[in-house]
Amino acid sequence: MSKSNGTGNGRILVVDDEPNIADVISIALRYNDFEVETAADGASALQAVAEFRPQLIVLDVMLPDLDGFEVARRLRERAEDVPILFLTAKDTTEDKVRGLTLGGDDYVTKPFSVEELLARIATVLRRFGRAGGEASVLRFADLELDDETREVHRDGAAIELTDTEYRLLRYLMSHPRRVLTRGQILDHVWEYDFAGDARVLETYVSYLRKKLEAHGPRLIQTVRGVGYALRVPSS
Amino acid sequence: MSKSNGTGNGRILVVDDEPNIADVISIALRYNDFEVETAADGASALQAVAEFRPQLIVLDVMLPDLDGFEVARRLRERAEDVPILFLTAKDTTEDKVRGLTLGGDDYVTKPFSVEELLARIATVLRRFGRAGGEASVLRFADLELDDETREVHRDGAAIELTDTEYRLLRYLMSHPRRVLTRGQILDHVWEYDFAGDARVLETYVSYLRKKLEAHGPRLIQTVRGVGYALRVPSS
DNA sequence: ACCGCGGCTCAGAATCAGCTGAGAGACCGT
DNA sequence: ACGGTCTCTCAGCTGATTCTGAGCCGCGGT
Repeated sequence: MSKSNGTGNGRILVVDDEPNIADVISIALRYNDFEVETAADGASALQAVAEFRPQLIVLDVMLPDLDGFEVARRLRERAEDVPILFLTAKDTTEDKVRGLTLGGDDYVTKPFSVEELLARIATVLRRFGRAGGEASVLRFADLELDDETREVHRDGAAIELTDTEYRLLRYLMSHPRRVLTRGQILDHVWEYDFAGDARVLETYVSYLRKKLEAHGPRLIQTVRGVGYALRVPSS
Repeated sequence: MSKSNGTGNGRILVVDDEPNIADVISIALRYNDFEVETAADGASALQAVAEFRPQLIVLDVMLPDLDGFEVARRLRERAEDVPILFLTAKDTTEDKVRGLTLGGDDYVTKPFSVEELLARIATVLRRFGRAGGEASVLRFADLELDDETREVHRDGAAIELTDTEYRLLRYLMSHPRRVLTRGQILDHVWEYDFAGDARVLETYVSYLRKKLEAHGPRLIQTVRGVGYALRVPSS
């Protein structure tokens, strides 16, 4: 999941005309062992698909030349069946977005959180049986989190989580035992433009603990002055 | 980590306009076998990156010309993906700094302790798989300290340490057998502007000993009139 | 063996980080 | 529009951590 040795997890093309966003995404993806290329408009996206042959495209629907849907249409015309994860503004009309999920494609609304993006990418890749589509279940101790069904179990018992709780737990579970700083957690679990009070994190840790500890000992350990870590209590 | 044999550990560019700070950092880094260059403002930093090709940049966000974030932005624009460790004042609003940990970049707030800085540098380099990114585990006798999980074990047993205890032990373990003077220890483990009673050190040595000696013989030896050393008791 | 300095340890004060409950406001589906 | 759910803010509380101080101990030199 994190060892970087050349070839990596798969090739992903990121298409967005806002450099900041394209950066955030490529950095996060590279860090997760994908090979990444970027394009800033529809025309170069089409060209990059031909040359780079990505296994997935992250495609902003809002581009300076062609819009994302048009890019997708032209790809399909050429019988390119590479899956697409669309990035849409929150106010994109529903009917434009609907239909995307029919083809196995999917979409994420801006602003998104990195965890959400990664989870969606994994889902799409899995659906298409491509490289990078690893097993959908994360496990730690007696905890189990299934990305496909979004179900969480502890010690056999189902646990209902809200969206944010789920993303937080998923991030922790994808880095078991490692101490994650508040900054890292906020960056990955909250939307990339979140600028509020960093103390939300504590609130959500508290929520998660309450739900998880109904079925066993504390697994989310606080590391004072640093952050949190998933650990089986040593004593 | 400390043997000096010419080539060194990697190249680091230190950018800070306060000469004292830049000095403290460069000296510490050189002592740890890094090749170091310094720059005092954003413009010369950008130039130094091009010429010196550092593997990491320690970058104060408060610079006389461009601020650190701007320097970073321009580097990314040029597709320079050298990792950056930002130095920020304590009152820098969190949200300006966040987003950094996405790219594997990180930040340390002033005033920091040298040990903390070194630990962060090691983490970032490890994350980028560059030279200097050694294993995250320090070992001495039956002691084991893992920087990534922040776990300390002696003879298999987990040991809970507070922040200061951890930094102190880490410093001792990164210079095994060597006698470290009180001055050196205070300079490395406490924040560089620490002005309190130097006897805190004794208190913390005492705390550490108590925790470590629950699982084996004394490893932190007193060298009267000088300081302390990590040694396996000869007798 | 004794003395004095340096070091050790303990107890307590002050500070600080993190936990949690309550509640406002946004958002969703009906 | 309504009720429920979710997210985020706020503030008081609690317990941990850091540092100080004082008294005791013991090493090492004479």
